[in-house]
Amino acid sequence: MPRPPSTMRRHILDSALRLFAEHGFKGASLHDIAAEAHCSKASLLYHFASKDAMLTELLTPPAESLRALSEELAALDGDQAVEPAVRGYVGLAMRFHLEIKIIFAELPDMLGHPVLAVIPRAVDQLADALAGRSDRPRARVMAQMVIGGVAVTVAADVDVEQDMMRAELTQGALRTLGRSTS
Amino acid sequence: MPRPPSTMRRHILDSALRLFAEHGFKGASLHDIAAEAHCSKASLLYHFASKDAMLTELLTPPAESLRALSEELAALDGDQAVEPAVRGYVGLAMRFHLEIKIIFAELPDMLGHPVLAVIPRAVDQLADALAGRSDRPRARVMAQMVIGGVAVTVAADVDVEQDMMRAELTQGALRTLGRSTS
DNA sequence: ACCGTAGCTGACCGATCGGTCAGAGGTTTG
DNA sequence: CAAACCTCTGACCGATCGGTCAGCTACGGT
Repeated sequence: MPRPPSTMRRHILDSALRLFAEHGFKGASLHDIAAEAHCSKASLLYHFASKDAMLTELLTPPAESLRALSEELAALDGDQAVEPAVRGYVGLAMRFHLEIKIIFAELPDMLGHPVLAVIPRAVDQLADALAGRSDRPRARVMAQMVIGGVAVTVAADVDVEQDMMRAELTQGALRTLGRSTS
Repeated sequence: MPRPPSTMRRHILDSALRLFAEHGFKGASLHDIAAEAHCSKASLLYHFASKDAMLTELLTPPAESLRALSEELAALDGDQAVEPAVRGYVGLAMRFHLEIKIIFAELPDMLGHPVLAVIPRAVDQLADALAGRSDRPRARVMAQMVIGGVAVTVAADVDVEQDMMRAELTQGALRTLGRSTS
């Protein structure tokens, strides 16, 4: 019973995202994804060149968004960058929370993945903006703490409304960085 | 050339910890661990009943410490619990940063592991203490953010001295929670 | 000198992994 | 109608996984 042509591919990708987020990239096998998508394992590899190609397609949008954000932030200096950095990062994290879950589930290996090659540099720039262009250890630890705290909180399934979550994450991050939250 | 009796077991465990922290539990094979420990794969399974038994032995101390901390915190109420919770959690995180790296590398599956069965309840109590016994969404988000931020920062290899790191993590966490850092 | 046992190993096992391939079935095109 | 094509599948493949097992070596007790 073949489905209409274009839907299956998207359907497979959705199933893969759900399973990757729940069990990690290694933890979700092609067999599992095929079962979730109600198709054969061979069908997965008809629509995608490899398991890795699925991951690449899933992680490209968040990686590109992060790269774009870090580029915008690079144009601002010092104090002006902090709040946009916080708001931008919180927004990204919430939009791509499932993709973040994948990355956290496989962090060590994942950072070697080509599609995430932009991350170290982008995160460095983000941390630089969060630290208000300061290179003191304190600022760097704080930036790391904000990046980690936001990512983990968003990846966890905390039962809080989205707007509330966004507001609290933003204010919490600014407080962590020592900025008053007017 | 057999080594003196008791050293090999500890040597294997050290190798396993290093590789698990670097590549995750699934990502590090018995073959890899054997190579790192300069012994045969069969030798690993002479000293340990299974790969899982190695993980259990590695994660038991941090799991037990977390349980003990949450028990101490349960005896304190409201405001009195916040600072001990912060200091206790930061201390644990720094002491067991490699073990935390393992858990982060495999978070989804890991939480189903028997030896980590204590974590959900202990983390709930820790979050409760961090939130000053408040059940408002804001306090819960902040607690999650602190727990995540500290864990990620410690698991990352930030090039900062240990005492500096501890002080900054503690003050940062208190700021995130909205406490003044005198 | 003999034996029992602890430490360790190479060879091997079944299971599962990601991936390949020839071809079935349906739709579109000439 | 037939040829070309897209979608999808069952059967199969080599590699790698965690784990087993018979047996080798060295040493301590008697």
